[in-house]
Amino acid sequence: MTAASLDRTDRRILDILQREGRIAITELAQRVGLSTSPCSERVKRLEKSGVITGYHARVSPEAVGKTLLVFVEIKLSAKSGEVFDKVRNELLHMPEVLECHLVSGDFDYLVKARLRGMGEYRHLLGNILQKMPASAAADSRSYVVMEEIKETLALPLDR
Amino acid sequence: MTAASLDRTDRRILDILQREGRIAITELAQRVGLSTSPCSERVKRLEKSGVITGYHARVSPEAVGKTLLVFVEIKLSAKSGEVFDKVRNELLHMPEVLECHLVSGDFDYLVKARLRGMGEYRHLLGNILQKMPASAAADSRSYVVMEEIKETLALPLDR
DNA sequence: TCTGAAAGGGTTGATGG
DNA sequence: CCATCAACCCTTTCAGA
Repeated sequence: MTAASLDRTDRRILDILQREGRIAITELAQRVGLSTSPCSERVKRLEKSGVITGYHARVSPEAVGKTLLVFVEIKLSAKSGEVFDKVRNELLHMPEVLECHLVSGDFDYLVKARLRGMGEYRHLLGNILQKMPASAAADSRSYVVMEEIKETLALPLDR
Repeated sequence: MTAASLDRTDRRILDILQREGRIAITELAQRVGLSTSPCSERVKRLEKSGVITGYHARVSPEAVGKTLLVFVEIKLSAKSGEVFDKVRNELLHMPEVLECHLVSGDFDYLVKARLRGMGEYRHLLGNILQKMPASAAADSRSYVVMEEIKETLALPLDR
């Protein structure tokens, strides 16, 4: 699960699949200089060993009306494990929340959400702040994205 | 490009492809209650109209040694268009930088990077801060992710 | 671990409802 | 806008090296 010794060919396969997730195995095989059988087996091995965790179509946020991208920093005042778990579970089940990370530093959670507009934003903040234990009244700070310079999942693979 | 009037079936297709990007069209067709031809045509239409912007394998960061996830807030002191463009271009071409957004608020750029460890982190910060115009000496603040609660690209599609 | 060939299944496009 | 069907292509498996 954590370092299955990837050779040069594996890394080339991953590099291509990260950018062209629906490429045919035959074409992938040609590009990496293999015939289809071993290429197919390598892909299957990468999937089963957890190196490849899934394949995903990427949908244009604008095309489905999610024109607002915001990051929200959340700071909890009561820092019991119970409070953290409750907040974590709330965020985990909000579909507009695309990312949520527990960070070290000045605050606790960093949340990334794509929203339809300010109405959804108010709703999100309300949900986050109100569904928490009363004793854990949280502080939050939001950053609205004005321009997306880059957004990818593709990890560099040092050929 | 910006709202091609997606019907219920289109949204179901998108919902599935966001989570299973390599599903066979025949199976996708069954799940949404179509035969394969119209399903295939819908997918192709969604691709060509820019609703689906690509397909991507997701690679486990741990499996390729990228165990450190950091967010960096960057604040520029000189805010000319030239400075913004230069910084944007630097960040755009750093492969460890997975996301970069221009935000409104207390700082200017929010950067997300996956790194091999503290060595790469120092290298990244050095690159960011030193490759900028001398007049634009930037301020930065970093947040190390201790736990990833959630990370997805899948947009909710309000069936 | 690879190649090559063969069988099974998926994809695509023409035709018709 | 949808189903059917046939031709083609892809995938997978297996024998052999």
